[in-house]
Amino acid sequence: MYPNSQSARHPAQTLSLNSQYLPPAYDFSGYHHVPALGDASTNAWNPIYAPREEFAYSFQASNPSAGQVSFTSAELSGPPTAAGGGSFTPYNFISAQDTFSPRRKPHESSRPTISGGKTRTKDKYRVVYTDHQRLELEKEFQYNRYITMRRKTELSVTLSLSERQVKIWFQNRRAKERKINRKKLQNSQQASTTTPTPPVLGGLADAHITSSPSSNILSDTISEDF
DNA sequence: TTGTGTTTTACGACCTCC
DNA sequence: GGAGGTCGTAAAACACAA
Repeated sequence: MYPNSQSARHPAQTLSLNSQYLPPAYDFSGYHHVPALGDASTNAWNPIYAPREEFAYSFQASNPSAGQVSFTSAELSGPPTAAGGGSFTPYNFISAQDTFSPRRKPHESSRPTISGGKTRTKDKYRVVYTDHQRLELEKEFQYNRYITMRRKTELSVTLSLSERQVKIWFQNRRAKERKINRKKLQNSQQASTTTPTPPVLGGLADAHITSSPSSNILSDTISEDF
């Protein structure tokens, strides 16, 4: 929708966060990934996205030759042990092709009807994305919280998803991030109220947190890991 | 095994922007 | 008016304790 630039509407983008943003150690905690078997070495990072190698940050391909990519997780590692943010526990996420058989498989049986009067346009209520699909989406998310139309089209093709699915995945992903940030903020506020520390909130970029809905994007994005 | 809590897709309602 | 944003929610998929 923004053929010229993606910055038309989102402050997070107008502030050039993409170039400054250091991705938080992103978790795949929900994926419950079972180590891939076999050909992980051949699919480390999907070479389709050559430009991704120009990321301002890295995904810490800890062992690219082995097809392992190390994501770090603030969530998995628990609360930071120090004000400096603590050490993250690396999470070895092994990328996979579609042949990879994750623990969580898309169910085969269709559930065409939804109870409660709700209507679903799909034959299935929802599908489960493969680890490969999620990995690539996550990579793109780390690169840019807001996907461009072009990238959306590219991803939809390469991941065999519809553009709508890609769009909604990003919406859900941002929602997840906001949720995490709220949790972090709550924790930090609780900690600040229970300890005799000065009212100045440290750790998270609380200064960026405002009650304005229009600033959520900005605050969420910035406060993620500062 | 089962109950429960969490995460992941998907959608509708509503809003903003062009 | 259309596209895409957030927010809230439904329900499947999943993890895990009892």
